[in-house]
Amino acid sequence: MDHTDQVAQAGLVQAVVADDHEIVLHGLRDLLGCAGISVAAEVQDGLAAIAAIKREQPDLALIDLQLPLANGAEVHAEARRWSPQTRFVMLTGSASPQMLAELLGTGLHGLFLKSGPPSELVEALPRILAGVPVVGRAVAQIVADAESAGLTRRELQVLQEISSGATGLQISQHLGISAKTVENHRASLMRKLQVHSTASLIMSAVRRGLLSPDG
Amino acid sequence: MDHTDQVAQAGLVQAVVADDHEIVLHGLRDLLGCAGISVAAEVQDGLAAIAAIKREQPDLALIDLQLPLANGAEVHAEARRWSPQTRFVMLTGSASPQMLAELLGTGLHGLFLKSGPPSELVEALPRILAGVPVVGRAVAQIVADAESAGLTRRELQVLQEISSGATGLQISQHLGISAKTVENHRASLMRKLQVHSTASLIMSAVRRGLLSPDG
DNA sequence: GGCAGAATGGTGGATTCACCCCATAGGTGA
DNA sequence: TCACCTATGGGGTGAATCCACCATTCTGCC
Repeated sequence: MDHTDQVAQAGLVQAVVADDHEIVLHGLRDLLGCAGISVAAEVQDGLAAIAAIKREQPDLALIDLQLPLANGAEVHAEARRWSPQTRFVMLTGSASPQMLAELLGTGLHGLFLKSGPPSELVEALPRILAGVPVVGRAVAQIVADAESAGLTRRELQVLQEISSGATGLQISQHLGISAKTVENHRASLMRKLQVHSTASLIMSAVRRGLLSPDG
Repeated sequence: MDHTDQVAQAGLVQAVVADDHEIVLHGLRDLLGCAGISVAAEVQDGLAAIAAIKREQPDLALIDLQLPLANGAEVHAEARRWSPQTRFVMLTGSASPQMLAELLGTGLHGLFLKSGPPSELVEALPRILAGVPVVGRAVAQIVADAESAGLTRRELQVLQEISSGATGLQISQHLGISAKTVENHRASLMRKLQVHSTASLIMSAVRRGLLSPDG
């Protein structure tokens, strides 16, 4: 009998919730209440989240990716070392597919978009508490779309650099490669996204969610 | 003694809340509860919102801008004709400054960003119910920023053309002006948005809502 | 082992962009 | 009237881009 079964028997699943928007915090508490989960702590920044998880040793940590002081990924990386039995579920408003793909590789137990239906999270919680990682439908869709474009890691890096306003030469210095290689990656991006100008490249990438308009 | 004073005396301020995300809906109900306002109806699409407001004749309507079937602006325009005493407060996740500016011209009683602190809305509610229009700090900031960018009609046209992938020569043909004039408009855009490359120009414009990613 | 693709690097050339200077005409408001 | 801004047009220069071809190295996969 593992830890999850024990708490299920006790009828008391404890959670720590972290989000910088009070309104979401209240909504999540409500949501967890419906799922029979009590909230041990509500915090509004990353450092407080780490402290709360370390202190409460909760069964579940529901963490917004965009947090002040320390973001959700940092909270996860740090707090899991102090509370290894905690299931970590990340929420995010909008993130790039790179970011989502990276998060999926960090051993999270759940990853959901805030814009998705709350029922998705509620329904997934039992499985998550049982130790089965669950990825939200929208998240899976975004990652799949990005992969369907078929961009490589290097191409996505170059795309990011271009969007920040760097020239081919500057990008080559940042990435430690030849300016010509950057040009080749740029050409690949243009071919794969079927565009013929930098402006169209950026617009297309934003539309496909390959670039996030907000930072 | 006006209508607002009457309901305040009765101690019963009724509200209709419209948002397509359940989680926000619950949060808003909680928030209104704290302000002593009871929720007469919760709806998740624009048409239901119009019907609910027409039926309930509430003192307050709290409406998300992004709603299925009919958006918040349409709900406001239609429902105010059937319930003229209702104070309309619009919430929006993120909108372009143009959109915000337009909304401000439609006679709303309140306009707030969801990302802002909930306390801002709570504190503004008494004034709004008293008939004083209140604009959220973040909204005012965005509109001010956009106006400070100060783009002219022609510059916005050129910006649109650039984002569609047209070259300077092509734009000049579309607009019936010289290629050199297009270059000058482009230079003005760069100067006003404080960028030095096409990629940054597009990203900055999307961030400021001057270009819509879904066009 | 062989093969596809990623990542690297190259030549060369045509086009476009970014930025500097300049000017004229029309409207708007102090 | 005068100052200011918009919109229009231009010259010239150097950097950056777009594109078409090419080659090497390394990795993952059947």
